[in-house]
Amino acid sequence: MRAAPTILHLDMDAFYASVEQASKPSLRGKAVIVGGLGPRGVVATASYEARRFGVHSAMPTAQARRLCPNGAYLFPRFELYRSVSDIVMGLLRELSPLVEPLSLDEAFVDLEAGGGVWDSRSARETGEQLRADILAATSLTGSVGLAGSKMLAKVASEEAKPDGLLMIEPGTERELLAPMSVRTLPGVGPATGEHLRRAGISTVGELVEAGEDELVRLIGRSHGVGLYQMALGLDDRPVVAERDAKSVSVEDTFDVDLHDRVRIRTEVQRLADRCVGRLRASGHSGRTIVLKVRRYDFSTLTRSETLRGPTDDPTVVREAAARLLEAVDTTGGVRLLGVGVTGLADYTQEDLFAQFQAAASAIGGAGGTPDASSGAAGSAGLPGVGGGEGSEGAQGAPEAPAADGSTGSTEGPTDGPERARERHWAAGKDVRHAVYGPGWVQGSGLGRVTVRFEQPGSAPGRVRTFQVDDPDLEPSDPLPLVGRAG
DNA sequence: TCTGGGGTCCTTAGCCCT
DNA sequence: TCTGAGGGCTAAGGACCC
Repeated sequence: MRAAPTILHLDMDAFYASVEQASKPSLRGKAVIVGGLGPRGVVATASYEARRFGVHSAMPTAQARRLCPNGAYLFPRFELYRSVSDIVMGLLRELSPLVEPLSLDEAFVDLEAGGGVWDSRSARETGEQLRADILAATSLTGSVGLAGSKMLAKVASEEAKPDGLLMIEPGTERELLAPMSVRTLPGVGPATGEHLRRAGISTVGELVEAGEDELVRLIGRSHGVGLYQMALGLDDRPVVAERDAKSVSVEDTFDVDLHDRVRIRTEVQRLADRCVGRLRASGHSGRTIVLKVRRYDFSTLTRSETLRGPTDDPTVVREAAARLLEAVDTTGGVRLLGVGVTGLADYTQEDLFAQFQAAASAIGGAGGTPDASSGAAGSAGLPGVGGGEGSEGAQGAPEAPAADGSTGSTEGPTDGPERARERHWAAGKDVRHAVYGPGWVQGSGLGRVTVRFEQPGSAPGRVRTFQVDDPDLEPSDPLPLVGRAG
């Protein structure tokens, strides 16, 4: 715990929904829900207007539609969110070299490491200036928490939401935390919360009263000790700028449970290829292959296999995943499949083999060619692996037109020629019309697509409907939320 | 009502080795 | 030779986070 509140936590308000509202003026002040739109989709973010209807993140989209039937339901556009996030993270890095991003919309900053903050007053000024800078650069609001530790800074930003700043002065934290729910503390989710509740503990104050020994008895050594420290307001975790990834995985939930074993095998192969694509894009290889299967009844099982050395070879990962699948009973149906790789390294067994070859030829002095490793290096040029990466950022949201009921996750790679000719106009997607200019898809179906013509900073625009194959209508990239002039 | 996707960390258990 | 403790590794599952 520091003497001054120099840890800053930034949390952007309803980030995905706010970005959509900023880029689509007609949605400002309206209920906007961003998430999966298929029959098994869940809400990623709901605007504050939608939250008033009881909609919140992680809620099934079907339930959200019942609570808020007039809301705007949009696919996530991760590339756009990432570009806005880059701007925000850039502003944070101007404050300090020690910035720890937690996600696209959240980060810790160690202001002390930046040198410009030494007491409560300078910390508060820095926080307020940051909020103003973010608003100017993105037109979005974020909430700031300031405290002497990460845990308290996060609690503070949560309390400050939306569009606020809260500082917890050192010495006041015990008093502040005492009446709060145990769920406020990081690491206490639904299961631990319920466990504690049954033991008669529902507030942080009661957690302190229970004492460390009792907590260890209730929830185990590691968790119990950590939670007791948090309840006392003690948290000395440093802000860490760089974190190495520990695993890479991809998974798909299917609109309808899969029963056909051949189809299940095919999906696993596809997922393995996608996983390797990600793995390579991140410059890693991995040693343990993990297959995840969620069955019709939502029970989830994982099977894993550890190789002799790390690999980024799609054939190796595909074969391992296929072997793991053979050990899984899928009768009854499968709703989700996933393939992951853990035990990451930044080299492969083939690299080591190549090094060994090079060393051997150097010792032998026979001028062995570096290409001796080409058998292994061939894995770097396999077709169909790296190529899909461009669209990878947007995956996870099956890009399907609202009307035809298909999803990218189940139909994407099997597009026939006739499907390829059909244009996909996903709700929320940016488009440009030769006559009417930039706009976005409000909906599509029955051979028609409805577009609202407006852009960031403009007044709410008008709606027009076109045939889906209108040659004047083209997909386009998102426009910046704030003009570059600023 | 019916529960995403991408991660991290912890616990438990079995096995092998010293 | 048998037994037990303890560590390292692997596998599986669960809780949690955004």
